[in-house]
Amino acid sequence: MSNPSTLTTSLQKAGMRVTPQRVAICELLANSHEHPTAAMIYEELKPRFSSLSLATVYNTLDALVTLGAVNVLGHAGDDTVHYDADTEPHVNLACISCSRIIDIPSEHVTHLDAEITAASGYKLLGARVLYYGLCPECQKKQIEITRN
Amino acid sequence: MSNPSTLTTSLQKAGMRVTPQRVAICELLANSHEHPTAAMIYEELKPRFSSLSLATVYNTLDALVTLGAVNVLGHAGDDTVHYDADTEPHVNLACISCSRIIDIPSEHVTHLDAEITAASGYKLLGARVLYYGLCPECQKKQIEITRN
DNA sequence: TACAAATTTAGAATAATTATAAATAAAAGC
DNA sequence: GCTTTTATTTATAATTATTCTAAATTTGTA
Ligand SMILES: [Mn+2]
Ligand SMILES: [Mn+2]
Ligand SMILES: [Zn+2]
Ligand SMILES: [Zn+2]
Repeated sequence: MSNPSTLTTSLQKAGMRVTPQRVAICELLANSHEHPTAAMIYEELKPRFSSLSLATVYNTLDALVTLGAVNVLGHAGDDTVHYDADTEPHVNLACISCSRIIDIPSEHVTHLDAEITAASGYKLLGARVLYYGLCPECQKKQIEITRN
Repeated sequence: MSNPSTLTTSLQKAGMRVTPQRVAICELLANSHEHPTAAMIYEELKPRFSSLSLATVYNTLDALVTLGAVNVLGHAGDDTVHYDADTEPHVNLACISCSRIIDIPSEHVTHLDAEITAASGYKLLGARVLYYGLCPECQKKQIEITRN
């Protein structure tokens, strides 16, 4: 639920064309809270772009990540990389059982960027603040399985 | 540079045998600051265990991660997963060009665990606090390349 | 020593991601 | 508008990190 035009304009500024496929990918990323994978984006857009290629999805995601407009969160129990178009500092929380990722607001993370830049001299491109564990529902399932 | 026996005892407590291969993997993880990948561990131990299998390395790492004794940081510019045996709260900082990961101490991250647990009801297993960008050396190289 | 369970190993299989080259679309020049 | 150039998309093949499998080995127990 960030701004779609933030993503498309960052592509534009980088000298890339704003094609219908790229716009669709950016909109989906910006309007989603589910931290989607390339495959999820592909499946969601297939109905609208019948000839869409997975390569296009991967290429667009790579471009957005390189530009710092999208963060790469990595795996979440599955073996596929999840992306986050919300680059405002926050904590991501993944359930390694159902592979869902939710957002947790936190005052503490807002300070990290400046702190890290000052301490390291690195040029920061992105943040990956992802805690992982078991969501309440999956905890129940685990207990039920253990009972048998 | 955490305690090797923390890792081996956590395997033991889980009812797993403490084999020479597992001890070696735990020691390497605990004594390293370089956030190694499975392949790096395998290569380092090959001289000592000539018949070591990559599967053993992956299995041991998976066990340690499931037990919460090791954190999975994910990719760092390469396409291989990096691990961190230091589960004390801290910021990891990766250079996506040379794929090295360093540690940054931070008071702020120490609060996150409690905050997240309280806010979510999740059972936390691990933390993945990894910022990524370009280290000072790789920034120089980038500029040199851009000049040509 | 003998037995059972766990582990390691080598190699095959899987599947996410990347590379390639042809087809298409967009921009630029005239 | 037409032609030329350049960027992008697409379909498909290739790559490769990781997982699976089944046989061999080790370990713990008695
Ligand atoms: Mn998020
Ligand atoms: Mn670390
Ligand atoms: Zn869950
Ligand atoms: Zn570097």
